[in-house]
Amino acid sequence: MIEYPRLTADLVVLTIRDDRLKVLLVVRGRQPFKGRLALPGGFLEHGESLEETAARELFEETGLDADRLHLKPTGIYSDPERDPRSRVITVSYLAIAPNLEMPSPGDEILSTDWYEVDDDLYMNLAFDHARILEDALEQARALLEQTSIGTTFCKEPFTISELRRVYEIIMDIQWNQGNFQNKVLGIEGFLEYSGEKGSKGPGRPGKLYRAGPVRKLNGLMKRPKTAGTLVEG
Amino acid sequence: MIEYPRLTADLVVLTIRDDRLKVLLVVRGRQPFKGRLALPGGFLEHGESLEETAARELFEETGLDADRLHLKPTGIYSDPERDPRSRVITVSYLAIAPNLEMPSPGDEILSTDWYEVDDDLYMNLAFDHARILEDALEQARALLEQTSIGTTFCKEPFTISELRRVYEIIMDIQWNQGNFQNKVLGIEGFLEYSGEKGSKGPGRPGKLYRAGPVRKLNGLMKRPKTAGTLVEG
DNA sequence: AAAATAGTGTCTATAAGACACTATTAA
DNA sequence: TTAATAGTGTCTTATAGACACTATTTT
Repeated sequence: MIEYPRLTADLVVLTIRDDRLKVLLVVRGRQPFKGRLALPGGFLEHGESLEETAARELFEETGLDADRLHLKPTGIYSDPERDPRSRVITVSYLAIAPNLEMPSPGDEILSTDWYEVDDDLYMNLAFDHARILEDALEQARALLEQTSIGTTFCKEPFTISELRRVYEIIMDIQWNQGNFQNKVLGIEGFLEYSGEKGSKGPGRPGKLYRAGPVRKLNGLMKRPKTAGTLVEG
Repeated sequence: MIEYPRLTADLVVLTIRDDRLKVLLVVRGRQPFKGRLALPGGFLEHGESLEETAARELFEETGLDADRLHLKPTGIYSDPERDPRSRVITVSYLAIAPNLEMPSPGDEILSTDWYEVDDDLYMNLAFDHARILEDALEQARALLEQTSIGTTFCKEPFTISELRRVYEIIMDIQWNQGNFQNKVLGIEGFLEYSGEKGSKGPGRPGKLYRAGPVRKLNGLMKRPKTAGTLVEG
């Protein structure tokens, strides 16, 4: 009798809330790892592609609609010992969202929320989800420099300062305001002016932009070599 | 009765032979797609990780030893219809090799060889292997600019001109000889001088180098913006 | 000697980054 | 009117790339 491995899809959904990079997690309501934090995800069902599995599980476990997100496969984890029950192979998907509503827990889930990514969090994740999260974050940081993925953290339309804040938080550095502005406006097709202005605080309101058609940034938006550390707050 | 998908690992093994980018393929000896070209690969067996599957299948089908290669997972293909027999999900691995010996076909394989990558080849591949190959090639080209993967195409020790030829063939452009030399020698930890010189043709023999410890090139080695087209031959 | 490739350096155009100054809003 | 942020431009420095010249080998 051959032991067929079962397949799951897990999601690393990132967003920025309260000026911090956060990841969507659930508290498991079932064994194994009952009561522990985990990435949302679950088993492949008949006739589904794995991306469909990911979208379905996201909705079932957290109530979030994957149609608004772009799912990008980031890794596969096939260590025979990674699940204590039986052989389970998982595929991880990365998704990035603007600051969304609070998720609501589905069946078999005790709670779900956005969690700040820090060392403490890594210690508390079920299965090998710390490893999966770490790999996905590394990819997200690489994509930030190479693609226009940064704009997907912002609710459209957004100001250049909101976009700059995204880069500052994820790269953990401080960008020069004027240079950042010149830089992104100099990349043709990166941003599209919406024709409006907007303000979410004191000071002169900035022009509001949408993401342009360009996806590959070809290494523009790399972190400045002489980057200062991010000033907290 | 739930239909469990079965899992395979497929390999995209690239090399440069006869001044051309080539990929390792097999001619299938079994249905489906008997007599057709395909990527080497096969089913996961009990207790294996998928990377172990890839290494084992590579050896069984082509006689090549994966210990000398670095396998990098590049994609997952889970379309329910991708295999005409039954549900099969495959994970693709990219490996890059210096010009190796000829492979020798294993059981269930009619023949195996290195094939030049061109449009004609894509038309003749079994399953969705054209898509898998295409994705892997795109990744390999990206890795060439961002990492030191280019050196793995060269048998150590190698001259800078041999390395330049790799970049020229894969990027399909011509590099200025002097500038390329200055550039790679200027990247600390990229190349290590072996202390020797070598010649494989007329002209002054070049110094022989090995790959240095640096893996991430952080966007150095990008194609020159003003690149001329590669002169054939 | 001629042909071929390796190695080195210089010059120029471009881009990255520091920084200052002006503009426009809220308080 | 002051504080805060947006927008623009200038200057400096670093880097990319063109190109030329020297060096070392085979034929």
